[in-house]
Amino acid sequence: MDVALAAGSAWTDPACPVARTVDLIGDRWSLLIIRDAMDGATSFTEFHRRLGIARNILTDRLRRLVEHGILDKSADTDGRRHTYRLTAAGQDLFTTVVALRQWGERHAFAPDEPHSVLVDDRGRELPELLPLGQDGAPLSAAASRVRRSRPGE
Amino acid sequence: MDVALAAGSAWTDPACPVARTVDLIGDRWSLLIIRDAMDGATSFTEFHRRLGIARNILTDRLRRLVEHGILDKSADTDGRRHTYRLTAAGQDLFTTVVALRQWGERHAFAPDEPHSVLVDDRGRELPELLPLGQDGAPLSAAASRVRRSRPGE
DNA sequence: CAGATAGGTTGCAAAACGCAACTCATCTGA
DNA sequence: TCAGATGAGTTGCGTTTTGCAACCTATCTG
Repeated sequence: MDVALAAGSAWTDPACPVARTVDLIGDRWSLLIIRDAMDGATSFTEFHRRLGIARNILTDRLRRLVEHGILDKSADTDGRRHTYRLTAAGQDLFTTVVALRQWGERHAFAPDEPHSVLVDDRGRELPELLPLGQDGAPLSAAASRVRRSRPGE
Repeated sequence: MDVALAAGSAWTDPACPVARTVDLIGDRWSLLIIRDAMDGATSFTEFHRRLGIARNILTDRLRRLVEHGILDKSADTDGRRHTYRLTAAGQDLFTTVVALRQWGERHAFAPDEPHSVLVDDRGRELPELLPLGQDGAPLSAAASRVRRSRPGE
């Protein structure tokens, strides 16, 4: 991993972890590439087939994700295939993908509209992901606040 | 809320909740607007000041977020101010914002680099958000899979 | 009533995106 | 062995989206 952005660009909000994450994966395609990588996609062609993304854009996104330590690219023994795999940091985005998925299930579908479902290895749906406080009680945005970093902290 | 995209556009992947959520808020600014709304920002000027976003883009993003039922816009008694507030669906994005924040803290900062911290109303940091299985044990991407929706399901 | 403040809109240039066609290397079957 | 087929891109070009700066309009304040 390379805790930095491309040369010539700068963080939108350097002190905020939310903003840095958005700078790294907050575009139309990166999160969907990561979603498909978690679902077993490993090759350029497979990502292209699943996403219907323009090929030059896919090339660029895969390169960026590799640069930022989210995907790892390796040449197959095969000779013509390449294999993209999630790094540990990439796999750690699972929580984020689950959060996006659960919000979408709750708010982006009509009640009767079908959608894909994330299940564990025994086919059971996942419980709802919920931020908790130190005391174990659910925590809302209203009950939390951002403590800004001071220079020299 | 209006479970639909703007007229003329279509979902990137209609059956996937992750993709629908990304279609709604997966751009450079929407999530940061939501972050600041959770941190108390309510006016056009305040969002503009905090984010340094171009004014026409901010106008567009606020309009879209209102259209999609994430923000609510109301005229202040004051007469010149408008107030933007998170709807219930908007507040429900707290989990997603926390997931993005925690990933950023773990992977987008050098060990000694300072960053802002999300704390509860007593100033204590939040525990790590972690997807669990039905049995209560932590679940990884590798131990889960996507069950696709079949037409008519 | 002359600023200041809030919340925009408009025009124009730059960057990002999308499509289709082309390249190039390896593999596969006749 | 050589004519496709496959995988992984690259290139050109037109369309969209962004970003910046200037402008506009309504309300409030001294």
